[in-house]
Amino acid sequence: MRLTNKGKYGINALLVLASSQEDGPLTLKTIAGKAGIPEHYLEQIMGRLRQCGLVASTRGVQGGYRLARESEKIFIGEIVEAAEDSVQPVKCAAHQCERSDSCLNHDLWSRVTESMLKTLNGMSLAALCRDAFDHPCRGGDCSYPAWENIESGGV
Amino acid sequence: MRLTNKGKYGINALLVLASSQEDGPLTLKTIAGKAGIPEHYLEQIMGRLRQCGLVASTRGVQGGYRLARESEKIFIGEIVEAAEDSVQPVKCAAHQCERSDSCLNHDLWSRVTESMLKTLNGMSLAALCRDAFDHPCRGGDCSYPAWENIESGGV
DNA sequence: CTAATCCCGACTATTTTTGTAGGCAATTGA
DNA sequence: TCAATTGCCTACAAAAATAGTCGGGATTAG
Repeated sequence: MRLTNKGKYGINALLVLASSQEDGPLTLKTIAGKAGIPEHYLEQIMGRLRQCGLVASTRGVQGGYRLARESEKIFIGEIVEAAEDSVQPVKCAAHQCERSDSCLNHDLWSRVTESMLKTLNGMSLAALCRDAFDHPCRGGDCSYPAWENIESGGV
Repeated sequence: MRLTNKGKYGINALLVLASSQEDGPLTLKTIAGKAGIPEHYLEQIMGRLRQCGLVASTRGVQGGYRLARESEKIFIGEIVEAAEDSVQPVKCAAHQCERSDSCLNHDLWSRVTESMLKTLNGMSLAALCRDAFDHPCRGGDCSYPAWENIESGGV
């Protein structure tokens, strides 16, 4: 029941993007460098984020990634769901339950998933980004990147 | 962000216990058999549940496990927390955050943990047990045991 | 004393997560 | 058109976490 690096890296990468929206697309290398993420690993994660419509990319010279929407309209739950395979603690094979619509257990875990997502989607990338600039937290398991490497930019 | 077998097994084992409270303690073997859990693995899990005060055990001939409290007063979140190491998706090293009390990220994940626990602790073992008897769900990843092996008993 | 039973620690196997490598595809600009 | 840059994709390898096994010790009823 823990957030893996994929999720943390996803959030951190998007924080980097959110903090420099105006400078045109950022390359994988730049993002990885600023957030302290292994470049090729981040690549895989960016692929997921792209497929989920959170970032857009352009290839070739001067290409890179940018947010697909304003950071005000991207929510943390979306990022986590995109980067991790899912947020659901239990994947109940609903079709195998004869009456999953009235199964308390099924119901319980659905509610758990919902409540997690509701909390996570209650915060926008923009809000987290603003706070991150005030608060260069880098100890422990916090998912804030090493903000000293990130220049301040638009939010 | 998923519930592991430890958690599922913990719940299922306690469901078995809850369903036969009056028959005296049940042996590991019995519980494992009824819930379809490898005996020695369950032993480890029961150890955790015991240390967290959810079950009590007696050794020797005619020993076994029983619930430490009525099943009405045992909640699913407690079981999951005891069986898994924790429910927290992120273990932020709060002491390393210079101002973790006003760190949005820290805050966000605390709220996630809280909301999960609130949901999980909103259901008692007794309630789940009653439903489980009505609903022998056994497909997929549902954490209900194979109820056909469990004789009906008190709840 | 002996059999049943829980307790405990060490070990192994399996799965998941994390990370690496390398080649292909697209774009830009000379 | 060609070369450099950059994202895209698949396969592989390493590390960590989870799942499960084993064997011996401690406790208790009869």
